[in-house]
Amino acid sequence: MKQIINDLLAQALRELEQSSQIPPRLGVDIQVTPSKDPGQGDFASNVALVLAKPAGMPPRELAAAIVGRLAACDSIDRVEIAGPGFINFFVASALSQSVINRILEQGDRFGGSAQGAGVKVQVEFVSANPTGPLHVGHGRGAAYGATLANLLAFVGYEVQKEYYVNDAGRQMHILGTSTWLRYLELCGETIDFPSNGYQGDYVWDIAATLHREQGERFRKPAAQAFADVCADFPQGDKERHVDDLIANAHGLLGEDEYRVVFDLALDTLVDVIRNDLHAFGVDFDCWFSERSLGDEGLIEQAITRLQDNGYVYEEGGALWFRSTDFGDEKDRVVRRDNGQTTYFASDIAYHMNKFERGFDKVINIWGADHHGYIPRVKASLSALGYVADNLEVQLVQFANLFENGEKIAMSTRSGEFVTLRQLREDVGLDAARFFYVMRKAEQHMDFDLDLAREQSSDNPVYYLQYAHARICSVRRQCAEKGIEVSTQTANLLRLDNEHEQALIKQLSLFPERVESAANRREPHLVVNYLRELANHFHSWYNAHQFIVGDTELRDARIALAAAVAQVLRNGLNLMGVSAPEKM
RNA sequence: GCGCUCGUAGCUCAGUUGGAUAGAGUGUUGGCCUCCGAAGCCAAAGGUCGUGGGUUCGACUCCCGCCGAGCGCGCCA
Repeated sequence: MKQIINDLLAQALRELEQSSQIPPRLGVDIQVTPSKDPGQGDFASNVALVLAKPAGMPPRELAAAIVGRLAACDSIDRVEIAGPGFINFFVASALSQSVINRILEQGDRFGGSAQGAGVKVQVEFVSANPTGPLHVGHGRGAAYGATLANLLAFVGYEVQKEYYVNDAGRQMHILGTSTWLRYLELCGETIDFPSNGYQGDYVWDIAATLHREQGERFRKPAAQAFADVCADFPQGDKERHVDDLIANAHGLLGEDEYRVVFDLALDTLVDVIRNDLHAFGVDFDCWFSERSLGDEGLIEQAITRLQDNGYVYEEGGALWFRSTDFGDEKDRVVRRDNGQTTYFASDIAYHMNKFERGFDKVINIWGADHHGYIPRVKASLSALGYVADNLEVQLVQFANLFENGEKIAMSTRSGEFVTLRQLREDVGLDAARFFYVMRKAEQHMDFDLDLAREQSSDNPVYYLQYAHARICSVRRQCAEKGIEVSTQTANLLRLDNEHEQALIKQLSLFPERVESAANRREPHLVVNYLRELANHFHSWYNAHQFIVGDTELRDARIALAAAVAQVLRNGLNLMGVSAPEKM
């Protein structure tokens, strides 16, 4: 429809140019937008305002000239000039009502498109360190990423969802050593647990599994484990304290034995995370191991490639990547003077690998605290010869958690946090998923746990679900009363009151709103849309009876309601929220 | 100090990329079930869009300064 109006306007402008009423080649994008006020028609264009100055005519006069040249069209009932010079278009009702049949025919495909056909996109999200269960802070990225992936798939992209498992770093060694120390305690050793170790109960669970399955195979005297270890906080340095403990664990157990403990902790937590996410309605296509990058020589390969391209130099015994050549604020170390490659080097290799796997577009969803990291990763891609813009980083702001009116800090280390699982069990999957994607991802968000728990019935998700349930209820009523409903005999032209007009228009907007949400990576636009749709529906429901004696009208209204239900389902489905038939 | 993300109704947030009288939810105050589900509807009240300039037919939106909030600036991951 937009396109039709656009063409009409373009044609009128060409005619004006030819008759020299306006100067040639003003070359402006014609904008056609849906109107918000029904009094302003269905669509409006501001061409006359934009062209007024270059054409040297007052906007309203120009608008009149354009309207005078508009070709007749069955789709348009009438055209009006309003305000400072807007041109408002009123769409013929027969045409707008045809959307109902289109929705009922297309079913769960309505709103989708083939915009992204043939384009491979990877969405990487969550990727939390497997050092503990996911907490509510991870929920936002999980819900956002999953919804974005659904949206992209819906508009035709070939989407792969990936979780990057940080299984190689120091944090993991702290976890492995924490597990081993708890295990020693279970063996009967007396231990002063490091303040910087992982103190959550889940570490006890893993240690217990180890003890149950392996007996005392890994037992060493506590005195040896703590031999020559730097003092812990507050007397000493808590960071060195754990590092020394890690070194002792390695030395006492030997590499192979240490690995058994380490891998048990790792595998257990990855399983926990995978299960938590699955229960949250989020499933990944690929779990990519950081450790595999080194094992398969990809890190060395990436560094060599940077070297070959001339972006690497040595200084102070370390190897540096000249990221400042690509706008980064300083150069970055890729190999330390002790010979170890940095986390950044792994990330370079990881991103290189993503593009080697053939993705046209790579979307990373990161917590806002990682924003400073973007320039160097993009720099590395440019240096490797890729198009840096094909990597897109979407930042998700933290949710501030409030409980009892106070902001609560969460720490995986101390074990003090609310898990994603607890949240879901408290408020339910639908409310939790909806809550997270309700707001724009870059917006700082306050998450009131008490409100979420105790007044979860206030969650706006129920407003949408209720609309759906009401429609299903009407259909049940018809069945109980033995009323046959047929969309074939419906006369959609009877849907002529203002509520119905508004509702039909809202339905017709769904595909473009979905596309816009996908292209802008803003799932909350779908939420806003669905709320508007539900609002129009509830107003209509309160103002009119559906089950009336006039079969032509009854069938038309029920067809419209069925179309609303279909769009609600399609929208909720994108967010991983159910559309119940009863509540 | 530099950089990123922000600042809109009492509270939580939208605002279709520069358009018409800045909108929802929640809270407050009224009204609506003899009727398909009141988890709903209708109405009222509530605003210097942080602030001061600039750009233009037109600014919540774009540019600059200032104030305030969160985050980031390591041979950590």
